Amino acid sequence: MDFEEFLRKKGLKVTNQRLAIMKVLENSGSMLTATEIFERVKEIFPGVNFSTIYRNIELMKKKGILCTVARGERIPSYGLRVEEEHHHHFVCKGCGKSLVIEYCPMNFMGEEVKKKGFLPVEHEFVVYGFCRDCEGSGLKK
Amino acid sequence: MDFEEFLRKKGLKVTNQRLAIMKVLENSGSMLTATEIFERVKEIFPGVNFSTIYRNIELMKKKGILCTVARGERIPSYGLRVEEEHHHHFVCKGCGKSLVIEYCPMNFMGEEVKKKGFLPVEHEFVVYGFCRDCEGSGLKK
DNA sequence: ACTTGAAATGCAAATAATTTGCATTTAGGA
DNA sequence: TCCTAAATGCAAATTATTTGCATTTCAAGT
Repeated sequence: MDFEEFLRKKGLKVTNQRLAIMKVLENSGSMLTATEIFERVKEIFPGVNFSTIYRNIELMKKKGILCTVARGERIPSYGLRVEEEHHHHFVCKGCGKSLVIEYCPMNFMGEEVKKKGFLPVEHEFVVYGFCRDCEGSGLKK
Repeated sequence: MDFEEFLRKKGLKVTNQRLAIMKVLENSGSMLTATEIFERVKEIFPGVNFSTIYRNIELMKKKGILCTVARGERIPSYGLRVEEEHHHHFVCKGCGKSLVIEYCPMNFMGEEVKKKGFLPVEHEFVVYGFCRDCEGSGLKK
């Protein structure tokens, strides 16, 4: 993907720090915490400051460039939003990699939504488990 | 619900602090952050310490007494697990109340799970929006 | 009721995560 | 090239979370 063009299209200035964040997330293929992103960005761009990371994570999330996964884990993780379309994630507890889930539960909930009188605005669906590579190996705890 | 009996059944000692946590969550009907829980527990049990709250949240989560909701919000919120059965939540962006969702997407994902070779262990599904009471009122931003 | 060990708590202090104000720099349009 | 809003770095303030240890309390078995 052409990150520069992508940023411009979203109305964000192209900076090395932003490119580094996206590169880090792309290479990782996993969801990373803010701290993990910071550490890896520092390797390719030593001068970065943590506040830049935080500010950009928020911004890029708002622009739909990043997606979030959080949970009992307390600290949320972020990933590059690879697909244009709405989607959800498998997250591997072994290697941390995430796969796209195409199934979206909201498409099948009309009835219950109506019954409860609830107006859905956004939703989150994440499945944690083990990917093909990790399932066999001793990675399960 | 009889909290005392409930704690015993889970193999946890009955303490005022724990009862207070459960009472607070029951009265609220919403998902609360650790800090919110702490503040409200302090009102009915002034002596509590924050570390007691944290330790109990972890423990009660592990025992299935509490459920978690998290997200871009960074800080997770906890709620009393009212239903015995597995379930998910609607969370109202207006008043914070949460309703039980009966629909569970995992029941309908067999095919995609198989195709991707993923072994699901746990999952999270949360729908954010507005409940019947908040939908009309000016609470939407 | 009394004893006892394990579990739970409070306290204080350490650590980690997140946010903010402000001065400076920089991207990108005019 | 010039200019302005946006982005950054820095440092310091907040806020959240964890931990070790001494003390207290629960509840099981007398």
